[in-house]
Amino acid sequence: MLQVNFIREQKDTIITGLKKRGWSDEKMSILDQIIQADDRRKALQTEQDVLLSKINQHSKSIGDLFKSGKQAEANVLKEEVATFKAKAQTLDEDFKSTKAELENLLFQVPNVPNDLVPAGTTDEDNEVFKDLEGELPDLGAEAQPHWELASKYQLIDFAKGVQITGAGFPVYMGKGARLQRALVQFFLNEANDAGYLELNTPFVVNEESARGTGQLPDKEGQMYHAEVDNFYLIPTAEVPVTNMHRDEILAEADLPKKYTAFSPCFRREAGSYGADVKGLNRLHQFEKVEIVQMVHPSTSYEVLDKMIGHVEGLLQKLELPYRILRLCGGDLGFTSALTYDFEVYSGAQKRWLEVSSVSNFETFQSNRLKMRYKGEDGKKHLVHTLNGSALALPRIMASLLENNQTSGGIVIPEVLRKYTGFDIIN
RNA sequence: GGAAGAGUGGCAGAGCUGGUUUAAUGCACCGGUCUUGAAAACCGACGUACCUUAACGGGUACCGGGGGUUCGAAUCCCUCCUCUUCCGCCA
Repeated sequence: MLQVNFIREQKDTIITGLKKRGWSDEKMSILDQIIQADDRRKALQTEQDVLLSKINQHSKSIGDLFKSGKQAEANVLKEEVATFKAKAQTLDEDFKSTKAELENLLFQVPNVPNDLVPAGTTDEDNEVFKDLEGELPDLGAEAQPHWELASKYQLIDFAKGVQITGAGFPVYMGKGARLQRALVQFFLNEANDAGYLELNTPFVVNEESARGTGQLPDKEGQMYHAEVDNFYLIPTAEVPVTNMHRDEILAEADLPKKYTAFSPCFRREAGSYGADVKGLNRLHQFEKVEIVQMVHPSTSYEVLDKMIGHVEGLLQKLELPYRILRLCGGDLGFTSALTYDFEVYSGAQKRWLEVSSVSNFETFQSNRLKMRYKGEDGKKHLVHTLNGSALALPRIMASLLENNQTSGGIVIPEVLRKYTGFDIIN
């Protein structure tokens, strides 16, 4: 959520940024609507405060008058207060509805893209920030896609998952399950070594947390909702981790906060179909190690680079073919100011699969979360938040299985062997 | 799930038979005096959000969340949440 004052002061900057997201001039009028709503809010509050102040003064006088036995005078004031109160009541209703209207408008405005974000409307317009080094792997005509390999070596049973729950909930087994566990261990250890504090959070959150990171209200239908308790299954560990410091004022010396967390992720993925959901390509439940940072605003882009370096290191160690994209305005997430996507090449499917998304949200999340720090100037400022997948498991699995298949079996990358306890799947 | 008790400012802790509470007091933190320096002592400042003001300042709200009673609520009532203790159930 953008700050109203920011909209007031930097409207031109915001308009330039939103144009990159494909916003029409017509749509920009929402910015003026916000300012107008905020003006009304201020006027109503001023009026309301004056009235409440009068009521407070009268109440004090009434108390004094009763003590000195001047009941008649007190009763006159009481009647006057009654009229004030009636007025205050209607003012309060106006005030509340204006505030709700303002918030509703603010929820509709996405984050302002960073200058580096290329213009564009679809994923076709994303900029290849770092291309694959070397040739695309050629696995030959015999190469099998991961779902065939998974079945051949009994690593994943999609049908059993359907029986137990439904499509998109696979059962991993044997070396498939162990490989997945090994990857989680590897990712967490790497994050720990990079200075991230490991957290093990709830996988179910309350409504306030879902709202805090922006899943609500815009992505309501994408989350599984446990209605009896009004809890949401997390779509990513970003939600519980980022909410760690909701409504807090941190000391400047406490920054940066660096967290890593493993979690299952639950996504309804309504509307997905076809090749996108084949095999492990898109699931309703998958596992992921996430990295999250809350940092001083002056350092956030430097930190973003470091996070990119961390994710890149993981892919290099796993010896997977990858490239890095810088998302264009049209493909950029609602809350993000700058996002880099990591894709690994799936040698048998002959397509790129997104395995990580690393973003700087600047103050967009922290404003809604009221996550601040006290600066050396003694004033409070919003922190910048960033997060990234490091990494999401299924597509890494898919890519590993496909790219590492040989006539003798699937070769486990060197770096994982101490975690798996085996070096080949055959 | 049942019963009882409790939730107050960074922490501790009064107030809780409704009206000098603009929330006492202590500790911590910050600034100052003193000191070669530190400690101690003393003095001062010391919550959050919003409105208003050129500024100084003024105002409103907030004592777990929400609602109610009243001229007036930290204080009374309702409700929800959390914690503690006991009982029940249980990995």
